[in-house]
Amino acid sequence: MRWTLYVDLDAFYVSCERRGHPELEGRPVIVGPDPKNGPTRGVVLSASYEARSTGVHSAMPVERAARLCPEATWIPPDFAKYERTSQEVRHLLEERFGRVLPRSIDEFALPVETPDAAAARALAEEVRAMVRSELGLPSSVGVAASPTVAKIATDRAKPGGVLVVPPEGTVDFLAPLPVGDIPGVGPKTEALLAGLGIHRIGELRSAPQRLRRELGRFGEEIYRLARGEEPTDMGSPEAGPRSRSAEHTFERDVSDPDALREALERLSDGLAESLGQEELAYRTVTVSVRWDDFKQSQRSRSMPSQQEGADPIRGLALRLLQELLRSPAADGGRRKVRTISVGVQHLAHGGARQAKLDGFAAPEPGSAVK
DNA sequence: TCTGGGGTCCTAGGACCC
DNA sequence: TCTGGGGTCCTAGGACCC
Repeated sequence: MRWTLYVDLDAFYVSCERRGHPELEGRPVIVGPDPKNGPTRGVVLSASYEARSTGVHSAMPVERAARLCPEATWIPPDFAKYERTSQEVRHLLEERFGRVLPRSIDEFALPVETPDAAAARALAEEVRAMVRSELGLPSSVGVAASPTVAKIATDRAKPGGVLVVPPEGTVDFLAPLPVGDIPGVGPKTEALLAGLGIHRIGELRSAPQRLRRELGRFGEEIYRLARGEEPTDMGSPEAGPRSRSAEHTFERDVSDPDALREALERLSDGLAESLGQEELAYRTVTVSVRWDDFKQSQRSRSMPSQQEGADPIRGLALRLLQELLRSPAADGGRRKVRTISVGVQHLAHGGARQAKLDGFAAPEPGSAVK
């Protein structure tokens, strides 16, 4: 029988920081910019379960978290450390299980074959024990026939648990859960469904036509999920990254075009640098701004061939920013910018060499097309 | 006192081609 | 001259996830 073990590392960033620091064990710990170091627009990146018990959760503004949990130990984030640790987990799981599908920095789906639910549970317990003893990281594991149901099970197994949903129990397991427990159903979709009188997953089963009309393909998918008809395959892994981006939120909203240009140039250079390290070429550049009312505008432009280095990003990004600032959305320069970002899409590996291997027209850099 | 930074996927209209 | 579909690419925006 085919199963998915869905492994989720508990309070991942906090757990990374606790490794080698036993004094942090059992204490409230928050990873994020400490508001005691000055006013900041930062948010909580990860909170230990001790901190969560006071109401703190990730994405909460840090000022509020500090008031809710004054005794917390604050640790500034170290993303390179978390990325390295995630790779350690991946390699450990690959050694034991072969195929591992990373779903995010702290989640991994393992396709396995076992004769029955009891054997699947034993495997899940083995994973938890192994990740704990080898790497010092706590985790939770959900087990089901399909990856989506396994993920939902994992959320209910947290922290530090295992939950097995056998195929014949899938529909009854899902039915009483709120629709918001479905991955991909956020506040907007939840509100839309509430408007249809649908609050629990089981209620999705009675409304296939309305779901199709209101939510399109996604509506069909959650209808089938509610009926326990989720496909068991996990799609094609390893397609490579689709985009890279860098953004900056100003401490105070700005409208000065020079300040925006300066920030955009800095972001472009940083982005180009990391693309260079990954040996990624790009063909499309996107600039986006989040205005002071949190609404967003963006402009993007594709180039006729793959590009590398900072100059094409800088040049195009500054032009796109110009267009944004002249667009009606900018309100004649009166609307202030909260966040500015630059991104690239249509990525290719190996840079210029790969662009030629692809067989597309690869004109010399600078040759004008269009 | 709101709300970071890095991503993915979907939709929809228009251009353009057959 | 008018009227069609189908397919793909480009661009803008939106929802969602960790």
